Amino acid sequence: MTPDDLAAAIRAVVVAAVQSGDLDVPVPEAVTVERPKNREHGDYATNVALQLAKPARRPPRAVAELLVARLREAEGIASVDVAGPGFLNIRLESLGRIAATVVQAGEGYGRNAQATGERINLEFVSANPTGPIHLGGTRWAAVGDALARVLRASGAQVAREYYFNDAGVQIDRFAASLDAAARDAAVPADGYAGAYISDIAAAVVDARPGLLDEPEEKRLDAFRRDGVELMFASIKANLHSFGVDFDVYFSERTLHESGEVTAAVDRLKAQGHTYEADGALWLRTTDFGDDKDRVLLKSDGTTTYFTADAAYYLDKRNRGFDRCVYMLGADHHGYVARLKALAACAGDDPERNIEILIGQLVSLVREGVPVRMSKRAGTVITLDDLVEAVGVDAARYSLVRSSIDSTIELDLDLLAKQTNDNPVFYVQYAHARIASLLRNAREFGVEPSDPAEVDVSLLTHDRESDLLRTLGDFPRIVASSAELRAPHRVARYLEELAGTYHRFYDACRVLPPGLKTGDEQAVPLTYARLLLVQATRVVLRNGLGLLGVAAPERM
RNA sequence: GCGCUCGUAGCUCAACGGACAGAGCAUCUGACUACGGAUCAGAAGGUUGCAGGUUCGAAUCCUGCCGAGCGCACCA
Repeated sequence: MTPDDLAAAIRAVVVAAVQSGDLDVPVPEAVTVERPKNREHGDYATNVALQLAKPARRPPRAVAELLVARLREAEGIASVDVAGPGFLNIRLESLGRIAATVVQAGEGYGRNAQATGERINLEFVSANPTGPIHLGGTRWAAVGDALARVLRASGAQVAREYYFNDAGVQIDRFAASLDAAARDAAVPADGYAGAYISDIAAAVVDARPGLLDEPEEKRLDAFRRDGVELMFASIKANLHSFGVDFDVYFSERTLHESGEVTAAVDRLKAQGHTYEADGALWLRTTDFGDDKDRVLLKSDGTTTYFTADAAYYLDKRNRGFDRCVYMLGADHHGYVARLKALAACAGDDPERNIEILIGQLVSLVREGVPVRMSKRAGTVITLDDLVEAVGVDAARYSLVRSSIDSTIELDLDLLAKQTNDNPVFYVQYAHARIASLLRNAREFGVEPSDPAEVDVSLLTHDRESDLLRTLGDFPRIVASSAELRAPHRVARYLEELAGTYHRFYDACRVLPPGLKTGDEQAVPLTYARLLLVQATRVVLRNGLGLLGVAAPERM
């Protein structure tokens, strides 16, 4: 019996109690089954009685007692006890079947129906093509990509989208900076500096001999066009080597060129959400919770970044997404209200159609002292810098294992020296150890057998039960991770699973010691444990896959 | 000044309103003629910033205060 089966069984018992008139409550849609931390509290526990107590207007323990007898009769359940304020602690007759279920499902184990049918546009990173991706953007790359994978595993259709601003003032500054670098002139005011600027400038000039003899306007034009292209190609390449590829790279410029920006303004105007003041056209976002209205058309008639945002949102919705998720850094939290207002102006439900995830920033520490990231001081850390220091796996993992609500402090010296303290290696080591064990088994002539024919009832050791229960948790971990937009839960789960496996491995010999010399033969327990080990490998691999981290055969 | 977010072990961080707040690192004590010791067993470490409130139950929800980060453009 798997946890899902158990939850269904418990719900059936509640339904029966309601139908027989013993319990006067609305039937709950779903029943939560949790795994108690304390093993004395059984294999699984449920708090339904506590939750039903209020609507039933009876003490929680009385409700619990009412359910116990029925539940004890359910198939596969060994015992049920009422504990504490009214928890039902449940022991199952055999957990072993979980191992077979996992191995049979293979790559599909962990898939669930939590977000079935949802069409989600997930926008993240979206850094402007005026420089390399910094630490902050790197965090969203790791988290956003993992979230996309987790949502897909939960049945959603997800488009990973990168919106880049290739029009406007900062692109002009970028072009001017390239031009200055190419002519060995000083960095212009509000310009960009750094080795990458000289590199790109040189590349543009190389491709266009004689460019520097052209008038300024022509030079800037070339730097604008070619420079952005080169910069963006470099960003894409960095992300790709980081294991992150977007389904859509959306250019702001195309919104202007296609007339969508104008159309969006007209639409908002026609809907009566706008007004004119001081020669500018304003959107009344305060009607929908924003703290001030926003300018759509400046008094000189040009648009703002926000105008493009309005058009962009409509474009996403026109492409058929029923939910637009934005991942923004905490320095952009001021956008939440105005973006929600945009959705409301479009006639959408700001609670359902648009979702804005605000993630805290990554800060740097060197020898315990905060380091202010500054271009001038040369302390800007890029995606590439981080990968170079610790590798893709450790970088992605350390960025994805924390809740986005937490600021992450990365100690550069620690990263450079003691990379082994990264929990990713603990998880990967468990996987490599399993791979090694399975290699040994094969070498000694023991092939894993058909899961359906293994006697899983032999898996009765405490460490085996712990491992089975943990394996059984995975689908619900993936589901809750998707529902809560919290991929770090997968990482934390994998750490727990790796620990549980290591403890199992320490306590339970899988291959008989004399197998190598031929003094001993594989017995039924050998095959049962091999199946358990295989199942663990499946979950470790699937879980690491959700995080975009490798599951190595050897380390 | 206003707003958003966050204060949890020495450090970095967990904990969909549930049982005794947990891991890793660091510290201390043990386990290697090894199915991979990048492991395991154990010890120590907490008034969950402070004070109230809500309820069967609060790190979690509400209010106030203290502290930190980040925002508050006809910039992007």
